[in-house]
Amino acid sequence: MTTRVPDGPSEQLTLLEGARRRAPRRSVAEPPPLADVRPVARVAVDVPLPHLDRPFDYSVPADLDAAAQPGVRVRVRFAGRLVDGFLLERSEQTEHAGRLTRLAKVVSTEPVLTPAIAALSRAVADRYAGSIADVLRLAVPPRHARAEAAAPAEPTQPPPRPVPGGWADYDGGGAFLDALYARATPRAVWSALPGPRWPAEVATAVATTLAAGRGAVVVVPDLRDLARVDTALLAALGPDQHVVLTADLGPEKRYRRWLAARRGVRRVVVGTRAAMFAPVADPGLFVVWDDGDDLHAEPRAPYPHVREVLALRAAHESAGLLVGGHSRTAEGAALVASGWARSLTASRQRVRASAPQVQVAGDDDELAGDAGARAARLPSLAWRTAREGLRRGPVLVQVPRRGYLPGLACGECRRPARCTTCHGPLGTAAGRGTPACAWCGRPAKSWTCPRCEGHRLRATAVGAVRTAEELGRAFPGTVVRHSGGDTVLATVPDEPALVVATPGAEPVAAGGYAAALLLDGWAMLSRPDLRVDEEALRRWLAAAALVRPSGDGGAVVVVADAEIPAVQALVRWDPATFAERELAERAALHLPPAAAVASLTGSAAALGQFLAAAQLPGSAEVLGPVAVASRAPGDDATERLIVRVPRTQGRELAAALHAAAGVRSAHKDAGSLRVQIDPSELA
DNA sequence: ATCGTCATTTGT
DNA sequence: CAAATGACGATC
Repeated sequence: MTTRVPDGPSEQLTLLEGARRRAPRRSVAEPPPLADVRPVARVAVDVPLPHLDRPFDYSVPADLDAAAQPGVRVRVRFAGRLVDGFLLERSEQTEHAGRLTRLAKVVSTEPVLTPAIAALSRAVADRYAGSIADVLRLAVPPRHARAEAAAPAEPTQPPPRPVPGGWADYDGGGAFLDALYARATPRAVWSALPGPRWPAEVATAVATTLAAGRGAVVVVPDLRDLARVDTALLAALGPDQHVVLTADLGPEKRYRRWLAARRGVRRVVVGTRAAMFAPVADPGLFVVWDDGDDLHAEPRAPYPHVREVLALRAAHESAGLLVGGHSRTAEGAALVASGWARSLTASRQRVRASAPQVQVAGDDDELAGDAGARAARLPSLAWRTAREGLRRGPVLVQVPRRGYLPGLACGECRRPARCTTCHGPLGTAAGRGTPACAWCGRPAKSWTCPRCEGHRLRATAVGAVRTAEELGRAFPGTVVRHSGGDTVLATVPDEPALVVATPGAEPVAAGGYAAALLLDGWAMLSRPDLRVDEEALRRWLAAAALVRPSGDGGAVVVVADAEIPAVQALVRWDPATFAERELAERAALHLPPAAAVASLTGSAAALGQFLAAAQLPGSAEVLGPVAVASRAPGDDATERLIVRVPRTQGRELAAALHAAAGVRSAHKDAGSLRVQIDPSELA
């Protein structure tokens, strides 16, 4: 039903007040007129309540007619108070049966919410069972008036199409670039060759897109990768073509650069997670590098992931997508398996020519004869490889981060233990009692390891982490550098030195490392996380990719059980096949990404109400609840519930959860409750 | 937070 | 039986 626009009650109130103040005059003054055409403004109000997650209509006073354009920030009276909002569209009519309140104010005439980002934000909210207000807070940075007023720079001419460069090494690489240049929508999951060349390849893909007259967005996990891509883009595109966007720029710089993209002055945006929503005009390509890095998971509601957001954008905005990394996630493999994206890998010959030689040293192999090496618990092969490498250049030593890992593993083969019923991770609540599943809560009374048939369980705590000093003593007279924690080095000089780094903090050596040792593989492989194997391989490949090719003497030793598939994938340098296998395994166990999983955290009462209101898809499995550590001390006992459905029902699950959250918030039910779809950490 | 609606209580 | 009060729910 639609009605003509009546005038709102708020100005009548004002009139009454005015009349009372002046005199008991009976004459009713005309209210200021409304806009002649499209007098209705559809507004997304900034309230996070799920049951208010829809547009609200306001009338447009004539004096705001010109300023009240789609995309501008507005202030409106909502439920008695002034709230911020975005004007989504102007309309002739309203669906609303009652009277419309007038727009209180147009904050700025800058149309910050483009139609594309508005539609994307709705899609992201739907995907993650969240409210559009939460997504808009992530997608549109806070306004900064000075940045808005600054004179806009001139748009620049795009550079000519570059030569394919390194893309010729990938099967289908040339076709991918051709499709970008033809303004088509190529989608690829790319396993990059080892070495320092990937930023240049990203830059070539971006430059090709730009030459075709379209923009691009590139998202990398951290500032060190960002610096590399920034340098490569500058080389490929020249100055003034791209902007770098990060969350830590400060409000003015951040808004200024963001506006440069929105206004079409810059066609290319590169940045960390915050850049995933960047409003590039006519985008032709979205790139995410190293999508397995957990920095790509947004920690604020509704917890969207960069890869998923960029995939949605590619589909919505008819652009290409490039999901790249040295490794490959099961999610990447799923994009390929579904036929939506193609796999970009180099030939085996190319891989062999670029990769270092990788060897495995077992946990129980003989330790080196040298006293220092024995003290550092270095297997003989690892010690010899490092000593030999130190004659020719820097040697990288990757050691897992120190930390307590409250999980359980098989006492025989040390693989993480899973629930025999729902395949969730096993643990012991508060460190005592019977081991039980962390998802469904079933006690694991008689457990049998599916891999080695063992029956014993052991806690997976990483105690003894080797220190840089300890390792240094195994190589007397060698310079030891350390990167990790508070002191992360971006680069190290091209000279013999032992470079001890934690995963993710490995510096780049300009000429490549002569060798690398990947220590304590068992610790990497026994973390109580669903994605342990994928994550271990990702970290190993990232480190090994910094080592010279085997032809130049580059050698890697990983200390781990050689029979584990992730270790074999490293030796063969074949992340694509590993990811396929991982995907198949997860499908068999009903784990992501074959399943869509939601984690619901809150008080027992809140979870109960929520579940009662939720109309879950018929295929939904509800696991738990189990008690978890409360987020704030003094909170009510916190419980967690896992709900999973086959991936094909992911949309229905998200919709059902959002609707149930709406029922709860409309009832003003007590207790907070967090809904997370496909959480990055599922332990 | 504020306003309107509707049910219930209270005063005559 | 009308006016006053209060609980509730929507919020344009």
